[in-house]
Amino acid sequence: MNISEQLIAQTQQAIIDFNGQTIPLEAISLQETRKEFEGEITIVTFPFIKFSQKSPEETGQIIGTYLQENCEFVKSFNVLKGFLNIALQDQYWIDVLANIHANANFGNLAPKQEKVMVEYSSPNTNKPLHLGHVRNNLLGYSLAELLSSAGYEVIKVNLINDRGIHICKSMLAWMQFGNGETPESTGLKGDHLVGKYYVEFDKHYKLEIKTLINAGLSEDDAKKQAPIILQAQAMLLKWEEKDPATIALWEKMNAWVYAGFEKTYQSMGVNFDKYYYESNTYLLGKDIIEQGLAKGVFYQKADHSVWIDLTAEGLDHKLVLRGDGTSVYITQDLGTAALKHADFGMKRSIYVVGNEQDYHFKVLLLILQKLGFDWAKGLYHLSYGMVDLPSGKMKSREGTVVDADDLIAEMIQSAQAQTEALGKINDFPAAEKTQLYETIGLGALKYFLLKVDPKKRLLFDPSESIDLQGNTGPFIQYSYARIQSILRKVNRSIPEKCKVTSINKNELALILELNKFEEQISMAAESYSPAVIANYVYELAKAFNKFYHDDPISQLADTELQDFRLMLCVNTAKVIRKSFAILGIAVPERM
RNA sequence: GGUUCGGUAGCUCAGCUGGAUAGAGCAACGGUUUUCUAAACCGUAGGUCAUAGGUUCGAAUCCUAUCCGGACUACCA
Repeated sequence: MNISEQLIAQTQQAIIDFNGQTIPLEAISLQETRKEFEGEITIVTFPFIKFSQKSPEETGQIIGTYLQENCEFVKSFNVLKGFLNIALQDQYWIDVLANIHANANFGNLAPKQEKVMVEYSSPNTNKPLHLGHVRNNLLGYSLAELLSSAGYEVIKVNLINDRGIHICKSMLAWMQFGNGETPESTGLKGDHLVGKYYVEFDKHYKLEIKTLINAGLSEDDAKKQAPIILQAQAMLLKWEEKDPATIALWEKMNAWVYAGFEKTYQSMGVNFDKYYYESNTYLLGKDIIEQGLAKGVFYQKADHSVWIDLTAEGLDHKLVLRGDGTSVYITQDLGTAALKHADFGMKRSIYVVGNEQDYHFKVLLLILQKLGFDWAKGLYHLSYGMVDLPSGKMKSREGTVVDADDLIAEMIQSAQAQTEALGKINDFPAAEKTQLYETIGLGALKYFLLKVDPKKRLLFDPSESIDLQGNTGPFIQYSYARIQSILRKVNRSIPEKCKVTSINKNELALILELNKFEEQISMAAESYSPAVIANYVYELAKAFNKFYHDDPISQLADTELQDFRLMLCVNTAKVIRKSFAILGIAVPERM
């Protein structure tokens, strides 16, 4: 029985002893005591008054007195306006720390014997990654780490959209205007080179539309009849017919893009266990349509197109297969979902995809459930908000994006500028300096994007640089580096058990934070929100800095006290490192 | 129009399985270093938690309505 269960049981017993009334256990809940009051655990007594037949204050007194007499851990209590605040014995908290210290696996919850798939990134291969993709990638990677810490077996999957009209646009523009440019000849990263021609296509397309409109066509007709879009469509047909020249060009340009993506993935520190390619999966799903028709989940119109009626669910009728038998987006997604499940047999599968696709995923998940797949209820769309600029939405076609590679480079640069200005690491070897700038720059960027609730849309102002002070990645990294500095200075191991018998307020506050870690992991995993961990570790770092500021450590003469404080340091560092690993952020030994 | 997600300090956000005087960071102002890293710490100022009702001993949190903003509402992916 842990301390919470004990306190709850004894609270119930207190009133039974008092007047024979039994408070239902679920009515008794514990919460953290607010920082301005004495104590660590608070019991709200309002729900008990109908059982105790006493005022909230008196009820608190009765329970508090009982707890102090009957629970060996309770040091003292106070009652304020119906809130019973309980302070536990110092020894209890010292033992809590010792247990955390002894647990090398702290922050890794017991294995749940359950497989979860996280699909994220899922880029198109016609352009480089931008800030929106960065949010997706960091969120997906971090979610995978989080679930893994929470005890799940996680499979990270990237479904690459490597085919379709958008790739043909880049291919066509490169053929027409590229003069044989290659990444080697231009020095451009492959994905940037291909993206350049995607923009180029759009420029020409817009011009042609304008010309046609001037010639008297409607805008819609102009968009459909512009020669360059017709050429792109023709190219897509050729691709589908597996025309050798088209396939060769497609393979060449995709290879450029993959090489580019690989670099960006590496600098972001994300990775995958399995890649799926839409060029392999885009024909899937038709068998599922057949099944659905047989089951009566779908219906067919006179033109042979296949639909599903979702009006009962408050949605609309939705097309799932065209009249000519070709797929739409959702057809292949149905097929791919089944394929992924067949490959891995996971119980849960999470799609990390922006909220612009909320409707699509709602429909997809509904259809799979209606089809009766037992794994369908384990599917979840982790929908995150778009990253917008002050000028509005980012559009690759129009080149109004914050490029991922540029942004990362800028972050590293400003980390360098800031570090040099502070001048604390002038004695570092050059390689270590470079490493540190990267750690700090990326730390700032990743923390900036991950600390916000995924659901919220994010406004990014490129003219305002991301902070390096306050509630930021570098602040937490700095706290970690401070600890390492102390440990280097003291340079000795500490015993398993500490001999101190009392603790001060800062020490207690720090232990309380450390003690919350695993619960925070559970909560974060349940809500699929790395932001919970980001905000938690910030609170921890703040508590540490306060402690560090007020309480000496390395220059202490009292070795027993020093042991205890070192233990606090070591475990704070442990939890910061683990939290940041969940966020995909590195921690520096010095900064 | 419908569906859906948001609206908390000048700005960026936390708090939302109902609990005490609504918290941080940035920006502003003031202070702390012969003592372990000042990317830190402490303080001042800043709020009708969009609005109006409701439920409750108690509402930023739950319910209803309204207003504002985003996304979606394609035989595109």
